Amino acid sequence: MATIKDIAKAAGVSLATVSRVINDGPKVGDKTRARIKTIMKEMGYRPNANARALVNQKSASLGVVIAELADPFFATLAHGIETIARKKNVQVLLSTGSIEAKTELKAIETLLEHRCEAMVVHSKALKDSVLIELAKQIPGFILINRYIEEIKHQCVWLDNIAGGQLMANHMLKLGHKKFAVVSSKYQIDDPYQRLDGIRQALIKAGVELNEENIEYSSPDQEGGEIAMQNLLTRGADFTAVLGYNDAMAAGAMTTLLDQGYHVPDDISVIGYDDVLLSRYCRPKLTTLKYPIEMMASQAAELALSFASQPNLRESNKDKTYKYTPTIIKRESVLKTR
Amino acid sequence: MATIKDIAKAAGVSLATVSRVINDGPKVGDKTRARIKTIMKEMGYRPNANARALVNQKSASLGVVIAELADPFFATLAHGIETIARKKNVQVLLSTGSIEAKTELKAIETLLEHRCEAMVVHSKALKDSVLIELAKQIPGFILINRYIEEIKHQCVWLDNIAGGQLMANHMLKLGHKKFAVVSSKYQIDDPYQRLDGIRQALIKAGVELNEENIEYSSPDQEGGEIAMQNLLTRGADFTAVLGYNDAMAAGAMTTLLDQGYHVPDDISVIGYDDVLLSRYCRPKLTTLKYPIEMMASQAAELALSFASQPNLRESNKDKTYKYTPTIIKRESVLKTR
DNA sequence: TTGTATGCGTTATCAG
DNA sequence: CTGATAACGCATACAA
Repeated sequence: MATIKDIAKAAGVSLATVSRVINDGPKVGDKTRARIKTIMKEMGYRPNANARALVNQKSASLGVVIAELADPFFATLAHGIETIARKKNVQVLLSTGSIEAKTELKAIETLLEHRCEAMVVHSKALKDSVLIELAKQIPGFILINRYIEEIKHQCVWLDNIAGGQLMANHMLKLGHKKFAVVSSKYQIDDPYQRLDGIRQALIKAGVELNEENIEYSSPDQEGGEIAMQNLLTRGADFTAVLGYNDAMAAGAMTTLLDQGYHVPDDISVIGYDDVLLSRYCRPKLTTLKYPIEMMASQAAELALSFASQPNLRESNKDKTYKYTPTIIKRESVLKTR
Repeated sequence: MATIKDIAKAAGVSLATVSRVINDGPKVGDKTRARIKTIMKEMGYRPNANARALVNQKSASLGVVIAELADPFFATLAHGIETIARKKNVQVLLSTGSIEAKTELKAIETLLEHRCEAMVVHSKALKDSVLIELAKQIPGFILINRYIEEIKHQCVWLDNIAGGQLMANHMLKLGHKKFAVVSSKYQIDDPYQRLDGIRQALIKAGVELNEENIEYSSPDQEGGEIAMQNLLTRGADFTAVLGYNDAMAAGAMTTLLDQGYHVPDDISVIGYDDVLLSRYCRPKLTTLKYPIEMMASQAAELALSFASQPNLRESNKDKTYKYTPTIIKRESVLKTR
């Protein structure tokens, strides 16, 4: 592959001159510039990003760490980031962490080896202390979907407690008094916080939430189905089902439907996230909108600008980037009769 | 960030020695090796991937070009690639092409600037000639979901004609004689080929497919809804609906249900792809399995091995990597009464 | 306006 | 077993 040197030789000029026209530097004669440009075209010259990164000490790239590309939620997240990256002309380096401390760390380290100084990472398994350390070292480090007080100015996150309250209150407002929760079995913050929010709202309303009416399972459709089967088998009594996410809610709904219940007439079901599936399933799922794409885009922009202007980050030390979910009313929730 | 030089200084040895322990090179004393290793740990040394790529003339990365991360189909594709990349310890560089010639080319060129010699690209908009040129230049260039005779040994693709035949034949076997097709309006090969397969099967069975019963729309749920609305408005007569993909089929189904038709009792609907949604929607969609994740994984492996052993590619010049879809029977298709 | 020289972090080829 | 040293492709301070 042609290098800057080859171009220089072909054009009968020095490396420096070629480098200048590549970078649109000043101080180059118009004729020389034009001539060199055509030669570059002819020879199919492509700047070597690695060499550039090496000499510039920065990489024009944006790292992304997410759990799993196959999960629609993360795909949307990645998409939000990718959109910004393309606009800013930076390459995205993608790594997956699969919600395991070891893998998440490895993913970040790989990114670090590529010297990408801007990255948005979704980490659930890594400890606060590790993340704080990383965040301090890496100028454009942005944590998405997690809040850590010490580095809150590098966190773009959703208020899950508010979310839990919101979904419970929505049901309460419609007259529901008997609740079941289909939660995630993973020991990470999100399910705790959402459950917390739910509990707070119910307590405030004076409604009891029997621990037996909370089922923990894998946060996917199958997990939702199983959880609902368990609830039903146990003879749990409820008219409102709160799902940890849309997949679980949809799964729970499937089981209910299969068992002859009517949704929403007999039982109302609400999801969380508002991924595509909530619009596809029948009845269409009432859910909470998790503005993940918007959040991801903001995270990407923050990462990029903090990386290029570290002082900008310091001057915003007391800021944080909090989002709140909103209710999307569709067909799976109804007033109690 | 600490460099190899810093380590050398701290350890009181030369660069060469440090480099050797980093690469597990031979000829280093055990004590020296151990000492250097601890020093590297202490100083938090991380090899600079850019410098490495520069001197090695290769990049330990895998480029991916797809249309849109937000599309579940592409997310699954990307996931298949990512799985292999992680196993082989290479970084994935992701770029999107959004089915536009210009953008697709730009995406590939960016990858090229990063000197990644292995890449799997999904291109629909670029011309054969351009792709052929690229494929010849780049050792590990693999084209996914597209077949080009001249570079067939670098193509991993699905037989869409066979797919079209398959879906039509499935309906025929169940007694259907009145067909409607909900196709994509994009001027790319896939819809043509699928339609071709459908036509071939119907002709062979002596069943007529009225051109008025083919509707072209955007290949998503909304497009499916609109297409079906048009069909219905026009008073088209059919008992079997063949969708371009699952999203369109689901959309068509939604409209049918909304209009009071029963699926599959009145009308049968079949999709294509077997993405998540086909299992979530109600009734569950009968569809064709597009083994995209498997294909993507194979593509990634091919790309990586061709990149590291170019001769291997040459010795397989007459091979190609063709896949055939299979029917996944679920709930949206029934025998005609 | 153009050219020369140096260094970015690493690997590899030599000597020692 | 270990150490100099020359690349790799590029940008830039400094000369001319």
